[in-house]
Amino acid sequence: MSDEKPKDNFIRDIINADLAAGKNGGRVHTRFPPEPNGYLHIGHVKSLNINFGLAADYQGLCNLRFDDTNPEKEEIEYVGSIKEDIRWLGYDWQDREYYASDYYEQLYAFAEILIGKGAAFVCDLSADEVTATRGTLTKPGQPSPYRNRSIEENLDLFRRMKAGEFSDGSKSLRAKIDMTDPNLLLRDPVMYRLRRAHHYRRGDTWCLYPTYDWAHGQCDSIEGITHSICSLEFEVHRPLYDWFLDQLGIHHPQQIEFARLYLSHTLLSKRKLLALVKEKIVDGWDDPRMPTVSALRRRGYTPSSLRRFAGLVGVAKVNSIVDLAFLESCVREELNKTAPRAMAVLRPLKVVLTNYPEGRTEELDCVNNPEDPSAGIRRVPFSRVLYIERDDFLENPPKKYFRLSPGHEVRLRYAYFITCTGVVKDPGNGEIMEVHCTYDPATRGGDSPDKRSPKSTLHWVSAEHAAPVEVHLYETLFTKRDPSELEEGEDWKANLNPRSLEIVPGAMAEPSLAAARPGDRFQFERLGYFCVDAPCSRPGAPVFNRTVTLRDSWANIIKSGKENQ
RNA sequence: UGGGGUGUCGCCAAGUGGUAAGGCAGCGGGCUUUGGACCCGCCAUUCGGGGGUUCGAAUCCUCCCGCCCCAGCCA
Repeated sequence: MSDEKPKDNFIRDIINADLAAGKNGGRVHTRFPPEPNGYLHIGHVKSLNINFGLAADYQGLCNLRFDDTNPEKEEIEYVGSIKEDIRWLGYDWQDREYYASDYYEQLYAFAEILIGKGAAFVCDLSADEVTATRGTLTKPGQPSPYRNRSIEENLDLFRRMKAGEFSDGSKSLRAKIDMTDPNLLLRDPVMYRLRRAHHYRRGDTWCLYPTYDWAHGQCDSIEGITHSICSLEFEVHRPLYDWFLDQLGIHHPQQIEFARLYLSHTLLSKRKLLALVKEKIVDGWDDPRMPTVSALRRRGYTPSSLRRFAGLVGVAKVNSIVDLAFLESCVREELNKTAPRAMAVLRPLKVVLTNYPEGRTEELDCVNNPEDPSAGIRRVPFSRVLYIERDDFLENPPKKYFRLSPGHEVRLRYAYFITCTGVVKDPGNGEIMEVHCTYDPATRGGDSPDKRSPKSTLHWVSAEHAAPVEVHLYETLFTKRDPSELEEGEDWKANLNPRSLEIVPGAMAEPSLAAARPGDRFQFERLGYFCVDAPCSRPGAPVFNRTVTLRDSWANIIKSGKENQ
């Protein structure tokens, strides 16, 4: 499945203008800069798609750079998962895998240059004191009493900071900009903090670490990035990044900010997703209910459907929440064309064909994919006792119900027409135990010589041949479209959906499904798309995750209360 | 509140002074051995609101309103 041709957007407009003006010698070089402090999620796919997409469309390059400036939150596990997810999505950074932590020496040298220019100083204020003197949105800040130390003293102190002479938090390096600037980020921001923390890549060689604000722009510059694309919240940081670059007089990438993606009925905050994992509210970063790439993969989403989604949602500067339905329509569209069909009954109801010979079995031809003739045909066993979906039988149906009910005829897909002649109930609770039907031998394969055609076709499975399988059904993780919409006093977990996972234990599938392998995708006819779960399945005992349901117009009729009109 | 952004259909989103694309959702119909898929049709006289400029404005000016971001030694 090829991706759509790119739509124009405001970022492309800027790049086109830059190219027309001959900037950067006609080069386009972007980068994807994750912090290895969590797994990638669907929001990152949008960023990936923009950065790698731009590079591809303009014959440019896109680097992968881990922005690892905070040793306390970063782990090697996350580096691995991020690389795996990017590769799986189909983006290629070739050999350009970089780490901010590899630039620590260079950044340190840059800092000394700033100190040498009198543009940075060592400050002895504590973190709390810095906060207290920063001022507020409306009131200017107070200059640090250490602001006017000599260049020599600053240099000496800074080198001793690096050498480990001072305790954590006792000193910081700050840019000397303007404590009265209405943009708080320009009020002498901290560039380095003392922190004796083990870094997952640099070990214990450093005790002072650059802040993201100090590191990011220079890292982009070092890599020769032309267009540094980031999300909206960094818009107010841009003047700071520009200031650093101008002070240093080095290559100046252009930062462009876009609105990050939000998806309805879920959360895309790494902090909160981590909390769901840590508190075991979900089974891990790849729990199929999560919005992470690894979860979506496990759930059955394809790389191309995610890329297509990312391309289709567009790029703008307005914060917005995209409907989950849109993501779902992207997978459905692809899986409809590619997923082999199969029959599985989630909640079996026994059907006995009273006029079908006992002990007889026939193999019926079933089309593997009506959208793809090359997918061919398979044979599925049929016999006297079958299972159909409990939902497909109603003793007293509403007017618009076309499925099986007493006296009515339906078609069993690729099999026969059957007519319901009676039901057997549990004498105790009145529950329907089995349905009795007669079949019409003249309709073998599902066609009738007299051209009559039932209004409904049901999927089925031969009881004797059925493979018991486990099926996992998912609903949204949160009940509200915007889970952050909270009532007074509620915390962010208030809108968690208690029914987000339903394990269906007694499902019965056509025999071939017992051999399904992890990652295999199917359309269970009339139900939806399912993918064999990798962690939960065992050979011969597949567990099927429902990726997404089929569109269901009957459900709409029920929802709108029109089933009797 | 000071500063920085931003408001076009239920949800995304084109549009850059010439008379409101497209997708998703929804609704009607056709077709159908998946109430699926597919096909056809409908779905903003109006662009946050008020003034103004203009032959002509979502696009320009102006005032007002809403929403988002910034007071981490997080990113």
